[in-house]
Order: sequence, then structure tokens, then C-alpha cells
Amino acid sequence: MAGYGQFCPVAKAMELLDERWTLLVVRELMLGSRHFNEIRRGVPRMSPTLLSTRLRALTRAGVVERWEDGHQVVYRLTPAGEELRPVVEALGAWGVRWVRELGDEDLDPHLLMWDIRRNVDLDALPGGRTVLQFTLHDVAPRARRWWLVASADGVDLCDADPGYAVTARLESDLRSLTLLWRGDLSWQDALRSGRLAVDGPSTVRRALPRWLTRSVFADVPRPA
Amino acid sequence: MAGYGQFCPVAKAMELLDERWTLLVVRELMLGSRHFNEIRRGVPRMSPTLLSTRLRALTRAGVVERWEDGHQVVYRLTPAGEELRPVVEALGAWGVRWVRELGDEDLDPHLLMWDIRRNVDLDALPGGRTVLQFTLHDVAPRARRWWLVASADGVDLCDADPGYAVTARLESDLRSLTLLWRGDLSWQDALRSGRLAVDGPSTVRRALPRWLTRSVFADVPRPA
DNA sequence: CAGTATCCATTTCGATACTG
DNA sequence: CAGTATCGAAATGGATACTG
Repeated sequence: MAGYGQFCPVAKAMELLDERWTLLVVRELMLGSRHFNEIRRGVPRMSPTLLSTRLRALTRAGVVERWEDGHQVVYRLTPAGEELRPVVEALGAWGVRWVRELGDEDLDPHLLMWDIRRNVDLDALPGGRTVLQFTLHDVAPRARRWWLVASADGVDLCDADPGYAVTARLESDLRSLTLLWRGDLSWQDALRSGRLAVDGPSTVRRALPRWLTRSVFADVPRPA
Repeated sequence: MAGYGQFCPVAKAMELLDERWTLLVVRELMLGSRHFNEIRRGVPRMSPTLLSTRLRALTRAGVVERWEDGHQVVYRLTPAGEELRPVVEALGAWGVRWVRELGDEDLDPHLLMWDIRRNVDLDALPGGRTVLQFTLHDVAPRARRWWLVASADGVDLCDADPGYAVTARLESDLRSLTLLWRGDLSWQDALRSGRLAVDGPSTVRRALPRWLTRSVFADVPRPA
């Protein structure tokens, strides 16, 4: 793709950043992904070839640094890449306010559960091990049931029963849980309307919203 | 172009905004352009067909409002579009810091003079009429000479001698004047190095930087 | 794990000319 | 002024399979 033929800094920035997928790859790196297949997990519809191309372009542009650690390959943002955070944040805040309609194609249980998993607030987690069982009743069998195993050591997400005693069960549908995650729906409204049901001890139920945190954009105020 | 298949607000925002030229059209509207051909002036390398397509997409997305006033057509940003300002500002600030190399293809005397024109600070302008004659000695004859006619009523830019008495003459080359405009080069350095010469009364010369303002990104601090 | 290789359908865009 | 019409070249990217 040719450039814009403009010296304007916005144009120069967009020559790099407006290429499809590019800023989503940057987002993944901001969220802490370091390895090729870890990044892929956040952009599953992107072909590996294309991810490879984009990582190379970002590296050439000085946004990403590729570095071989033993026989591992590690990607990370350079200072220039880190400084894209305000851009990504502004885009997300705008998107959550003004792009409200989600098509069915935008819903993805794997992405959703992965996002939920990586936003568990370990500091707010009750002591011991908490095991949440999620059921998304409108989703194909393979991706219908999930187990979130959280303890001070970390969080695991399983799509098969790991065998631990379940602390609480959440039932919802894919869209409702997605809306809750995005902050388009509050915990209160989700529960009151029956779009989400939580089955478990009331102490666990009450603690849930504190450590099962939502998207960083969830609290962006919505337009009246 | 298909969507990303993601509910992430950044992805949803980029489905609209990562299409080529889109954000530059938004930028033009932010800078005050209202009419089709006025917008085109800011994105001269964009074909009218494509501009038309983009304006329609932006209108559908609720970012732009199209409105017929008599037999004029007026475009303007909606509140949603206005809220893209932080995005554009973050991109520009990032771009001016981290995309420093300008190719010769990025230089354009028409865009540059147009930008300079629309950033004249009328409030800081001395009384009466000021006429600046610009000479870009490395530019093709057609775009080498410009006259900026500024008074309290407004600013005109001419590519042919309008016949007024010239208050001061500026001589430079296209790249130097562009760097000055972007803030990659200070007035001081430009003058000291001889990349810019100003010929005129010293009061006029000293007042120049106050009203002939540079890009809004010029004062963004550069990385060490 | 970390990618490449291949291949083609599709889209996208730019150029140019034209119109109410 | 405010766009449409048309057309072909280029590239973009998706799908799939494969490799060190």
C-alpha cells in the first residue's frame, strides 16, 4: 500500500497503523502477550502468515522488538510501541461509546473467556482456590462449558472439567456475558433480568464482581 | 472488508477507522472543512469516488452528518465524530515523535501552504494588512511562489502575485519549511542555519513566529 | 513452538472522464 | 459545486498445508 503523500503526523502514523490487524496486534502486546502463538490467541482470525508480516512491519517501524531468548522468540513493545497506549485507549473508549451494536459474528466464546481469564484481579481474590463453572447455553457444545480455576498462584482456564470442586456456577448466554464484560450491561441488570444466573454461596456471589473484573472500557460512561 | 469478528471496542472502532484515508477525512472535518471540494483540498491524492465512499461510510456510522442547505451540501462531524478528536490528537502526537523521516513523496507545497494559511493566528496578527511572499526555491515553478495576504478580515493565499505591496519575503526550500511547520526545526535553527531567510523590517520579522503559527503538533516534545 | 510456502479470490484503489 | 461512472492494475489477505 502506498503512503498518503502527506507530511502530516496523523497521516504518517496512519501509514503504519491503518493496516488491517496492526493495532490489534499492538493491543495484544500491551495486554502482555510475548510469543507468536500467544498473540495469535488474541487474534484468532488472523492467519499466521499475516501476523508474521505485521510483526515484521512493526519491528521495522521501531514499535516492536523481536528478540531470541535461547530457542524462544520474544516480542515486546519498544518505548515507541508503549507510547501507542493512549491511542489504543482513546480508540477503545470511543468504540465502547459509539459502536454499540455487536453482530453475532463479533461474539466469540474463546475470546471472551480468555479475556475474562486475563483480567482476574488476583489481589481481590478470596483466599484458597475458587473454581467457577461457566455455562453459555446458546453456544455449540465444544465451547459451552468453561472452568476458571483461580488462586493466589494464578488463573487457569479449562474447557474440560479439571475435577476440582466447583465454588459457584454461572449461567448465561454468549451475548449477555459479552455485554457484561464490555460494560454494556451491569452486574445488577444482568442478574435482575435473568440474563445471568449465579449459583453458589452468597459470600462468593457478592465477592464476584470485585475480582472477576470486566473490560478496562467497561466503566467508560455511555452517551445519554 | 470483513470485520474482525471481535467484540473488543478497539476492534469495533478499527473496523470503521482503519480503512485507508478515513481518519484523514475526519481530520479535515476537525480542521473546519465543510464542503466536498474543501475536504478534497486536504486530501488531494484521494480520488473523488473514494472520498464519496468514505463520507457515506462515516455518515452511516454516525460520525458525519450530511445536510443540504439550499443547493449546498454541508458535511460536519456529529458528537460521535467530534469525540474522535482525542484519537486524532494521540495519533498526531505519536506520529510527530516517532515517525520522523519524511520521504520526498511526503512533501507537498500546496498542502504545506494551505496548512500554514489556515493556522494564521488572526488575534496575534499586527494591524493593517500583512503580505508575505514565500519562495521555495527547489520547487517546480508552478508552486514555487506564494503570497499570504493576512488582515483582520481573514487570510488569503495566492499562487500568483496579488499586486499588494509585500511586507516581508521568506525564502526556503520545501523540506526546511515543512520541518519548521512540523516543529522538527525551530525558527531559530532555521534562520541560523540559513535554511530559512526572512527579508523585511525587523519588527515584522520578530512578530512572525507569533502569528504564523506552526502545526498543533509542533510543540510536542521529541524523544531524546 | 514459531513460523513459511503457496495460491488464488476478492477487494481496493487510483486514474480519468464525465454529469446534473 | 458535488459528485458518478467506469475500468483495470495491484495488493491484500484468507485458507490450507507444511517445516525446522
